[in-house]
Amino acid sequence: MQSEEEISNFLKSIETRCYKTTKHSFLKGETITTYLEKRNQLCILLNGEADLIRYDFNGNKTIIGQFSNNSIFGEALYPANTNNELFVLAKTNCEVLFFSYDNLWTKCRQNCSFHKEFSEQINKLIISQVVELNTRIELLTKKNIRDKLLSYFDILSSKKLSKTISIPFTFTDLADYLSVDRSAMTRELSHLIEEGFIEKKGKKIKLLYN
Amino acid sequence: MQSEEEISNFLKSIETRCYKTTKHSFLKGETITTYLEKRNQLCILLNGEADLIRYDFNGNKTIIGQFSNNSIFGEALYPANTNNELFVLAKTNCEVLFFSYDNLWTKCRQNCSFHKEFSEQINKLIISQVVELNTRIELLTKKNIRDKLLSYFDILSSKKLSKTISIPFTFTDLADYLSVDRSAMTRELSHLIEEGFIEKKGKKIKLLYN
DNA sequence: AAAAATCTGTTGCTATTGCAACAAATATAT
DNA sequence: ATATATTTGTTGCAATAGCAACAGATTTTT
Repeated sequence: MQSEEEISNFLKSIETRCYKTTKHSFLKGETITTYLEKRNQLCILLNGEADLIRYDFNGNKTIIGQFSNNSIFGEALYPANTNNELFVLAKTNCEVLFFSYDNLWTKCRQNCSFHKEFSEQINKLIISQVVELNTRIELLTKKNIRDKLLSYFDILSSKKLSKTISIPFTFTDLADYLSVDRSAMTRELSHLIEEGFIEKKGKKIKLLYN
Repeated sequence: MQSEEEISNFLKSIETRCYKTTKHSFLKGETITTYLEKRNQLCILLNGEADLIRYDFNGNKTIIGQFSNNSIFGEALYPANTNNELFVLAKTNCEVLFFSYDNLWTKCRQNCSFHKEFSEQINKLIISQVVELNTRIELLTKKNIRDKLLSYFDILSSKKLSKTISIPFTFTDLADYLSVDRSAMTRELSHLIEEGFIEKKGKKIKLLYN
């Protein structure tokens, strides 16, 4: 498997070819896409950060997905959903590659190597997306906030091979990611500190258990 | 896109080819695989039902995934995880196709059409797995049991295009799927009935709201 | 550099949920 | 057909988490 960076570079080099991809830039705060009647759309975030936002019937806003470099998203990867409106909002300035899900499976007329490689890269991205989603489900299925936090820390810790980790987003976003109330999460963090499980300085957290 | 059934038939027709897939049968209750040091393994459930089970450090058992026809699973789709043990257990008799993640990307020497088709089919399965996972995340991120249930019913209802739906597994399993306590979920179901939102007879549920 | 916006930590109150335990109903195995 | 295992419904109690509101810290914008 190639490195994250090689995939990045490959994707950024894509212009309009047999695949009919298009690149678009978005400013912070703009809507990248909505999940509504675009069943064939796939998108790759080339750089920047974006959130998948749900507004439910009560008007409550929830961040149900967070995208960063090389994240793949789009309505094609979502259940057809009647009752919620889903938006992808640019959290920072973003560059996004758009293409059609159908195009992935139609044979290239020229049978070009570009076509083949693009298709392989997309598949790898999709698989890493699956890993991401499974990671999140692991966390979401923990029964309480404490276990969600500790499991999350463990994942970061084993990725970094270190007991000192750094939360890659704000605590507000972390609460959304774990789908818990922010203040309840902060309370639980305080308890973990009191009880000697962790030390915390800003976004740096040191795990004191083994 | 081909029908579910065509994909099924294609997969069942696979013997040992350039891809080196192997087929295995399992009896109800047997362990299909463990997620431990098999980072390259991918599996497709050809028929039967299986659960992905997590035992955490406290020995608590949680069903974190439920697989049925054409579900794709395997450690390759999971985060490398130190603290939990994951098992896939056959809930009924099962037939499972095993192959290696690596093989998906290595070029076929014979450049055979079988190779190409297999690879495409796998990708489609993976994409439908992504849709499944996103569906579950939609549900898991709802803040309370009531919303989880109603959203779940809505999804079934819009799939079936009917206000009368049938829960495809036991209520015990549904509670696991939504990651809530079973008795608390039953209580909430009773409230929904009392308040006139739904009618319920066994696994048949009729939605009384619009 | 000042102003505005966002994020963080805290706390009281309350609703929701999990847990435990049990009986009745179903489903499965012998 | 009978025995065994599993699923379902119910309830009291306790723990947990959500909500609301606010002040201080930090970051971003102008």
